[in-house]
This record gives sequence, structure tokens and C-alpha cells, in this order.
Amino acid sequence: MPRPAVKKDAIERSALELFVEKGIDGTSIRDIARRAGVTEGALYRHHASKNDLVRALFFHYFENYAELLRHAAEGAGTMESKLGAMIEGFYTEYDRDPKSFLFVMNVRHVLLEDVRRDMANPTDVLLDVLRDAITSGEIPEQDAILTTHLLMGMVMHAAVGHRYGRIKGKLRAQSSPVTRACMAVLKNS
Amino acid sequence: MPRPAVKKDAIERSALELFVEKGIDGTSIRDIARRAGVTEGALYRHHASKNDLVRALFFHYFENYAELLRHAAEGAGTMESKLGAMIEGFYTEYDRDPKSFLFVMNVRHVLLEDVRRDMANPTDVLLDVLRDAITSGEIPEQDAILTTHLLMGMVMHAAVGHRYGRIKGKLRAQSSPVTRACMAVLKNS
Amino acid sequence: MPRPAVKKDAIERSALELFVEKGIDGTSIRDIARRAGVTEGALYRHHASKNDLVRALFFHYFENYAELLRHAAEGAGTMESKLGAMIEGFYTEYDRDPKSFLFVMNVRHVLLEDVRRDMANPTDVLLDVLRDAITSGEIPEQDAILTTHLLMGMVMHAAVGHRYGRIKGKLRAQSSPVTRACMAVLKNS
Amino acid sequence: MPRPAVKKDAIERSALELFVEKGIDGTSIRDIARRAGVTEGALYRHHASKNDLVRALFFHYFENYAELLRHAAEGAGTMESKLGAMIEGFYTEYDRDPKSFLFVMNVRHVLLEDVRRDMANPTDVLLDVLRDAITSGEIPEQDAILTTHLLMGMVMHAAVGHRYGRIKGKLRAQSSPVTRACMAVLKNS
DNA sequence: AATGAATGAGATTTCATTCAT
DNA sequence: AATGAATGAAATCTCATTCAT
Repeated sequence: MPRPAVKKDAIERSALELFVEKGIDGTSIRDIARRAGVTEGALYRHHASKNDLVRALFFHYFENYAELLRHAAEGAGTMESKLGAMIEGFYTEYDRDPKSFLFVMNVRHVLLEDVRRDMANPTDVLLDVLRDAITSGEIPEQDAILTTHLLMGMVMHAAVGHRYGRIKGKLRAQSSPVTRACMAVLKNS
Repeated sequence: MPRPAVKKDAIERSALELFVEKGIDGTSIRDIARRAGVTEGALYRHHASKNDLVRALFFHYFENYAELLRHAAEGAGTMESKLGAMIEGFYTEYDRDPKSFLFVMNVRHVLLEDVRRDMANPTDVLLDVLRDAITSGEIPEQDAILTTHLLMGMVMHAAVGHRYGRIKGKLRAQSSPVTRACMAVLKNS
Repeated sequence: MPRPAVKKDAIERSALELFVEKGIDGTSIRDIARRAGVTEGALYRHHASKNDLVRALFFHYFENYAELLRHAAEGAGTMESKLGAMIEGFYTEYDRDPKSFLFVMNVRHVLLEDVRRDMANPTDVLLDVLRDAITSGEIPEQDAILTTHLLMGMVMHAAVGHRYGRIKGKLRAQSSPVTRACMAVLKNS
Repeated sequence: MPRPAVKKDAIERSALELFVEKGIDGTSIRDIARRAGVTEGALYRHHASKNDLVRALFFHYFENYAELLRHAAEGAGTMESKLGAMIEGFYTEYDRDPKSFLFVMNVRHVLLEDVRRDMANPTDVLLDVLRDAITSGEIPEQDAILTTHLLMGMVMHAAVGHRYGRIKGKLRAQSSPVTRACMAVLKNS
């Protein structure tokens, strides 16, 4: 029975934080090793390269968010209640660990093209929910792809506003007004 | 008379494009110089450092977008027409030169904290328009800061969707549905 | 266990020699690395920068000479025997390793201002000896600071004359005439 | 009739000062041009290269000091009066323009090997005076070369002490004690 | 005579990665 | 599993000098 990989977790958490604080290229292996309390060579026991570490973190959290959204959507009935559950779930997770969201947000434009079709993808989860609601007649016929982007933009940009201190308090406190705004867009398109 | 500084524009344009294509850290001075058809040292006659070049470009375009929005808002009467003019103006500019928007978008999280209060700022331009409309009664009382972020998120994320090929054609073609979505949010909050 | 840092001494010795032979600015990191048989990056494991290396070497040898002088002075009785021991000790060390003296001599005017008060300092060692001798009446009342500089000038400039080939043979062979000259100055002031 | 070379003087004076303040390699052509109020290219009207400028300045002042000493020695009778005149002449010049001495002092070890035999040379001027005095019996038989170095060391190192603030006031005020110290060395060797 | 943009070569420094221990 | 010295390649930046104007 192996010991729990306590060093591995420390390395990955340190890396995540540093990537958010100083950017990926602004963070050296040395920085990561120091914050994690290990030496440079030790990192290579757990990840083949720095790039490998970045990708592992990105895909892990990217899929995590997709799973979180899918799970929230599954437990609800109407599209409105699904949407509310997704937003509340996301904002609750953001309040618990904002850095993982900011990491995915910042790294996105570098790695998005490597996301495989078969990976769980937050945008696609939302798109599926909208398409179902259009099919069932719960919301009017509309360009589901455009609407998905508009909703993703709203939901995520509120988190950005929170990150820069323009929106105060727990982000979760904004989940119902944001849900209402989403519904207004969906009904009126 | 010395040689006129004919290469400055080429350097800045090459830099902007490369920063969007490969990221700032992924772009070397050598890359920029090669694309601009100059040697590496030439860059330093016009900008004190790579970082200085990044900042100069960011602040230039950041303020440019703010001016564009303010100008669009000034030429219109109702808030709805102002909003429509701003979105159409922005999307028209995006179609003409998408890279300058993508550059500002990607660099934002590194430099936003350095934006001085007295700089023209797209978010503040929109916030002013919303506050006026609340005061005049054109839209209901609401949290203007939150709404501003929701609208900015929608408008910008549509451009992101366009960049990744999910939204096709001229982005300008989306300006009226996006404007309608914005109005729906504003009316229902 | 990692590889032991076996190259540190080679790097520092190569640097010292090259600094004397070609000057600090005339010596590149590449020069040092080549002579030490390492690659350029290796230097940075032991010193944060070229400047840091220069300072480390300077302060090391500067203090070394001060210790050498203090030790020579301690083992003797009269001021004349102290002075003789100091000069003979210094010239013996110079004959053994002239480069470390020439390095300190050449770098002095750049780093002397950074010498902290609490560092051992050759000039102060001599000054203390002179002041004691004045107090004890062994030499007449005089401007101890001026005299210290006159003596330091004589002792060191003989080494400079040796370095340029004007003074031949072991420098140590000059220690008694130089000591006699120093005593003549001290007695007649 | 050409205009007076006012720019040339400004360039050379600026260069001299900067070389003393920041070292030769620490001073760029741009630094010199800026302080002199000209542009980089202008410098090359007057000197073929930076190295050429350094050498021109060094040899100019090096010979100047030799001339000054020879002239002082010629106007006096006994060796003691010659020596006094030389030291007083040198210290007076030092007080008037310390930077030119410091420049020669600092650059010496780089360019001394290029000093041609037929150039006027301060050390040789002093050596000649000593040899004459030995021949005439004014001072005892001794190693003239060693003594010359001892005297040069004393005289110059007092200026160094002045430069570092250890010796206060006009340096000229020290010329008679220094001369007396020199005579003590000469008589007792 | 003068200008200053541009060159071209080289300097210092950083850093992901390897490997002897 | 872990260490950290060392490598090797590349990055940013500097600067004496040239030359079109």
C-alpha cells in the first residue's frame, strides 16, 4: 500500500496558485517546488514536464466544472430550476475556491483548442439544456449557440467583476439576480 | 535629417498580432523583429522594453475602445438606441480588426490593475449610460454595477464565441439580437 | 545525495584571474565559464549575478588582507616589529598569490564605498597600530590619518611597481627597505 | 577660419567626468552625447571610436601631469625644493580638477602598457630627479627605482585618501608634510 | 557638420530538464 | 523517491558604429 501522495497534492496546489498569481510563464519550476516544499527534481516524479502539469490541471478543473454543471442540471425539473441550480452550484464552488476558476479562465485561450470533443465541456452542458428547453417549448425558438454564449458571458463575467473587487460579498448572493437575467434573455429572444 | 522612423508601425502591428496568436510570453522579441522586417535592437528605439511595448499597446487599444463606445453613445437619444449604437460600433470595429480586441481581452487580467482612474474605460462608459437611464426612469431601479458586468459579459463573450468559430459570419450581424438580449436584462431586473 | 558543488572554486578562481587580466567589464560570463570548464548557467547556482560574484570576491579578499595584517600585528611587540611583520606578511602573501591583491587594488574604487563599517579593513588596522604607538610615545605626535595613507601608498605602490616589472624578484625581498622607509616617515613627521 | 571646437571640448569633458563617475564600460556613447548636448553620431566627427576617445584623454592628461612635474622641477635648485615644487604643483592641479587625476589613476592599469617609451611619464620624471640627486650626493646611494615607487605611492595615495573623504580640506594644504615625509625616506634609505 | 533610426554582435540572465549521488 | 548541481538553449537587452537624410 503506497503512502498517500501528499507531495503531489502540494505540488499541484502550489502550481495552481502561482499560475493564477504570476501567470504560467511567470512561474518557474523552482517557484513551484519552493512553495510546495520540495526540490525541482521531485516534481518530475509526478509529471513528465511543466507543460504536462499545466494540461493536467487545466483538464482536471475544466471537466470538474462541466461535471458540476451537469450534476446540478440533472437534479432539477424545469429549465429555469436547472439554470438556477447550475449558477448557484458554480458560484458556490467559486466562493469555495476562486483560484481554480481563475486558472481555467486565464489558461482557456491557450488550451481550448486541445479540448477533445469527448471531454465534458461547460459550454456544451449549457447548450444541451437550452436545446432541450427549445424542443420542449419551455423557451421560444432561437439561435441556441448565440444564446449559450450570451449566458456564459454573463455568468462568468460576474465572477470576473467579483475578482476585481467591483462586485462585493459572496458571489453566491448574486445567483438569483443572475438567473433572472438569464431567463429574461431566454424568454425574449 | 535622420532616417524617419518608418518601422515603428510595423513593429507594433507585428507585436499585436503575435501576442494574439502565440501569447505574450510565447512571443519573443526575435519573433516580432522578424515579422516586422527589422533587427531586434530596433524595437528598443521605440519602446524601453518588451513590457513597455505590451503596456503601450494595451493602454492604446483599451482607451480606443472606450472612446469608440462613448462616441457611439453620444450620438443617440434613448438608452436603447445608445446601447444599440455602442454594440454595433464595437462589433463593426471587431470585424474590421478582431486582433486588437482579442489582445485587450487576453492581456486584461495582467494589466487591469494598472489602469488609472482617469483613463477612459469601457466598463465605466457603459455604467454611466445605465445610471443615466435609471435616473431618467427609462429602466427600473437595479444594481447598476452588476448589470453592467452582465451586459459586458454578453457583448464580449459573443466575440469570444466568434473567435473560436462557434459563431459564424460577420459579428456585426449579431448586434441586434445581442442588443435585444441586453434590453431584456435591463427591463427585467 | 546530489552532485557535490565541485565547480564553485574553479569558477571563483577563474573569475579572479580573468578580472585581473582583462578587467571586470572585459571579462564575460562566457570567459569565466570556459576557463572553469563549466557552462554559463552553472555560475548562477553559486552567485546571483556577475556583480554579486565580483562583490563576493572583493569582500572576501579585502577582509582576508585585513585579517592577515591584524594577525601579523598581534604577534609582535614594538610598533617597528609590528610594522615589519605586517609588511613581510603582506609581501609573502603577494608573492604566493599576486592576483588576489591586484584584483582588490583594481576593484577598490568601485566598491570601497560599499565596505561596511564593521568589516575588517586594512587601512583601519594600520591606523589602530599607529594610534597606539602615538599614545605610547613610541612615535611623535602626528596626523595619524595622513600618515596611514602615506604608508599604505608606499607599501601598495611597491607591489604595483612589481606587477609592471619595474621591481624585480620576490617582493618579499623588499620588505626590510620598505619597513625602514615607513619608520623614517613615522619618526620625522 | 573654423569656429572654435566648442562641441569637441564639451564631448571630451563629459566623457572624462562620466568615465570617473561610472567607469569606461559603464559609460555609453549615448551617455556622453547626452551630457554634452549632442547626438551620438556627432561624436564620431571628432574621434574615430570610443576607444580612441579614451586613449586620447588618457595620453593627454598623463603627459600633462608629466609636463607639470618636469616644469616644477626645472624651476628649482636643490632636490628638496624640486620635490616640494612638484608635489605642490600636483596637489594644486588636483584641487583645481580632481577628475582628470582620478581618470588617469583608474584607467592606468588598462593603458599603461601602451604608453610609449618616448612619452613624458610622471614616474620617469621623478626617477630622473632622484638619480641626479644621488649622483650629486644630495641624498645617499639607494635603489632609485624602489624609492621612486615609494614616493609616487605616498604622493598619489594621499590624493586617494582625499577622494574618499578621509583627508579633508584642500589637498594642497598637505604638500609640505608630504614633502617632508618624502625627504625622510630619501635621507634614510 | 549633424541627426538619430537601424544594425549586428554580444552580454547577462533564466529556466526546463537531466542525472550523479 | 529525492536531491540540487549542472546543462544547453533561448530570452531580453545593450551598445558601438553606420548611414540615409
